[in-house]
Amino acid sequence: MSLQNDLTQKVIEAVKQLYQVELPTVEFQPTRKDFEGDITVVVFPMLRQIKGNPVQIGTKIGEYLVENVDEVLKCNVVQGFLNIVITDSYYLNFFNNIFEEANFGYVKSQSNDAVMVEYSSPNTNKPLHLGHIRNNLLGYSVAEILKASGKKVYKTQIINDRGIHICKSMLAWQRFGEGETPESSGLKGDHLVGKYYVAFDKAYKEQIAESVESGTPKEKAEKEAPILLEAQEMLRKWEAGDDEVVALWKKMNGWVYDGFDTTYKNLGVDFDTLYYESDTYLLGRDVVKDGLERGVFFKKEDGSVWIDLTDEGLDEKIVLRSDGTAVYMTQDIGTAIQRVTDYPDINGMVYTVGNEQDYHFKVLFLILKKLGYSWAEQLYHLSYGMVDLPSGKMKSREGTVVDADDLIKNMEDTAESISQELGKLDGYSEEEKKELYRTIGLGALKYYILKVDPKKRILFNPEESVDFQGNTGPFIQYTYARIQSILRKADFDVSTALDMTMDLHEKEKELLKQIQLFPETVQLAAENFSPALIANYTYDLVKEFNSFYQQVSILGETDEQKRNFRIQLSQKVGEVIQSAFRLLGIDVPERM
RNA sequence: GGUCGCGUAGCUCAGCUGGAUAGAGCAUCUGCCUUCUAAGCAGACGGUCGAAGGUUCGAAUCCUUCCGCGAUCACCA
Repeated sequence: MSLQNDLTQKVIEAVKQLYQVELPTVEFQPTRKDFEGDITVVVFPMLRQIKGNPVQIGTKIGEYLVENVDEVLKCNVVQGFLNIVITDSYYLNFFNNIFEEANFGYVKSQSNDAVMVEYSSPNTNKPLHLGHIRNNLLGYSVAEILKASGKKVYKTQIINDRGIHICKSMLAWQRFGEGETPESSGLKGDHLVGKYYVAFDKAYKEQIAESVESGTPKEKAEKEAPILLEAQEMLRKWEAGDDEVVALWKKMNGWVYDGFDTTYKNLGVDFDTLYYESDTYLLGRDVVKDGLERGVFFKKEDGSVWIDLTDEGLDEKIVLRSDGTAVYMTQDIGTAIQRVTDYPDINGMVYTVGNEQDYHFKVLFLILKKLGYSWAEQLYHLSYGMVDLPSGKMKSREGTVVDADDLIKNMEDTAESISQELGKLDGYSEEEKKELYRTIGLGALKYYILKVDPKKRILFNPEESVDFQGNTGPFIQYTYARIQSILRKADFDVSTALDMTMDLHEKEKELLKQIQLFPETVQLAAENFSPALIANYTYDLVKEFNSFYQQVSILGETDEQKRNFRIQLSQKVGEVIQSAFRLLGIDVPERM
């Protein structure tokens, strides 16, 4: 039982004895640094039930606690705040209990329900960019956090491999490519395909300009550019299963997948299962037809099918075209149902998709609820803000994107130059160094993105790039490396039993308090789908450790009991850093 | 125009299920490396928490209105 629960009971007991009043709850908060104490009871809310002076009430409760609760050493009251000092032995006991625990803070999977987390979900006509990085990091991290909180998780993505956009790349490649392949060009497959997507756009714009020149209205020129018509024709052929088109489509998509795999590997994200839009785009129509019979949807005169959400404050939304074909929404309905069919233990899904689709997901979830699926109550749109550049929005067609591969490379290079400047890597092989630069560079990038609230827009300035000092990934990694250095040097037996009567240094106590918060932080992060909570927690822990490291000697401590305890404490802090960073998908280095 | 989100120090962000004098980092300035890694520590400077009302013993936090920024409101995905 946690200390807070324990104290809650005791405070309720105290008030009952002293005032004959049964409190429903007790409000706690951590004691502010400028006052003496470890945990604080806020007395004010009690005034609704107990009449009197808050200072007096607080004092009396405090006296009761000191007398009746072993863990309470002493109390003081400031205004309406009852500050409680907890005994050192309580913290030592806590540490003793968790020291051997392997995955402290993680909860072993206990429920049969699974959650499917979707993220990435790119188009196959261009390489991944910074926006995808945010998406991938968020989705991956939330999946890891959910796992750590005791849920079973399937990671997935839906690959948008179909549609006019891929036909554009295909057409441009046919037209201008002269048989170029990733092998012949040395280009990563996704970049090669992206190159032709841009080439298409260029040709398309030229044709429009030409035709406008000769007097065609702009709108007409845009619709009737020959190259666009050809792309549309190609899509029709694809849908009809034309052998040649399908073969080309398979070839070029294959290039893209190889490229994506490399990027995912570099980013350190993975998937348990994949869905392809070419397989799912026909799904959902039967569900809509069924829902139409049950009156969930209605049909308009032209044959199109809609849902009326005006009661929910939304509009009418189309779910089936008049020609009976599926729209985006239809697909998503079908895909969701398909997933539950494929993985019957799913009871909940998380969709990691940008906030420009807030409305879409609101509608999707409502439709699924109206269709009566029990799991529809457990759907969450992990919505995040766009990543913008100082020059404005990223547009891949115009080449104003921060390419994912370039950015990762960039971060590694920065890590390399900083490391070389500091020159602490004597004895590391070239390979080890390279690995380390990767760890640090990626750590900086991932932390930079994950520490901010997903809802907020990120303005990314490539010129200023990402910090390596202060509240950053490398700062935390550095602390971890320092701890490992201590552990390497402590080559004697530190496994002596803890002396429970030891006096704790203030910094040791603060560290223990911070460690104690880890499990609840993981739970909170899972409930809120928020990697930022993990990042901020880790930062606080690390700051606390560095302060401790600076003020007290660890290996130099002459009292063997204390020295060993400090080494064990450092080890545990290292473990928690590693566990926390694993939830963010960030590696920790042994040296740096 | 309707709907949703955001607005906290010069910059980047915490805090937002109401609690004590609003916290960090960067930048600027001051100290600390013959002692466990200075990617560090200690400190200084810096705030009408977008504005105005309201609820409350108490509001950055909840409610209302307004302002600014963004997104969205397709038989596109």
